[in-house]
Amino acid sequence: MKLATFNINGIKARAEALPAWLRAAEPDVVVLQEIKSVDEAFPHEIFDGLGYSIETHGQKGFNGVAILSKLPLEDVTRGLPGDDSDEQARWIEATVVGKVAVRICGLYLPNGNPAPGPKYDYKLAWMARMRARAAALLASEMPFLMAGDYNVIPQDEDAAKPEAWRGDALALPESRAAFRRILNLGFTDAFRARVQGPGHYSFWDYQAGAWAKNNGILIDHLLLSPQAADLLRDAGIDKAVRGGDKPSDHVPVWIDLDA
DNA sequence: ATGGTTGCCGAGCAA
Repeated sequence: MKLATFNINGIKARAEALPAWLRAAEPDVVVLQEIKSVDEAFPHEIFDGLGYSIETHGQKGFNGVAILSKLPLEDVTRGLPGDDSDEQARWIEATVVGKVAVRICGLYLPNGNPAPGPKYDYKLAWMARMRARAAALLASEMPFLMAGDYNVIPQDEDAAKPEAWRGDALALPESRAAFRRILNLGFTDAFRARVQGPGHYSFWDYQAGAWAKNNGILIDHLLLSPQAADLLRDAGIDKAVRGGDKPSDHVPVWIDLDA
């Protein structure tokens, strides 16, 4: 089972680039972030003939997540548990039934800038809620994974210019610690289990020629439960997508699971 | 470099 995460930065703006990538990469399951659309306006027709069933959790204007799957999706849930007053669409879950059943969590973690401030407080509170949800799923012992835009640069080598991110919500020590607290429950960072060292990025800003200068950061991650990590065969980043026509500022990060 | 660019939607926010 090939599974990918892709922050597309607007589903309508990616009506050509996203299907083109799906045809080339042929993932079985994709979690999307920043669809920036309400569910009723999601353009299902751009996926016609590609064989995906689609589950969305959108909102007007920004945020929004979705799951595409060539395999049956079961038990879809929307929203991150732990705060009924949270109206931001950043979390979706579904069970994908292949050789084995795998629970998929697609997430768009809050950016948190400017820090300090209320947006940073929301980010850290959201990460605490995510840790609680992760712990609850671990207790089930079902293979599962949490994939998406974490808006966290886990370590300095995950940025081309770490000094430029020193005071940013994506790299602050509290953000990194919160990410590690989740990881340390027993997850495997799938990409880093397969590929080590600097120079591997999933995001290049539209501004200041970041892509041309390869001034990127690695913020899109797939965390695998112990039972899912046992199934990991390969992982990679589709970097070339960033150089295509009308690209997102993120590229897909993918894994191959024996599932 | 307190700039720069893109996407939402049709002004200004979010990233």
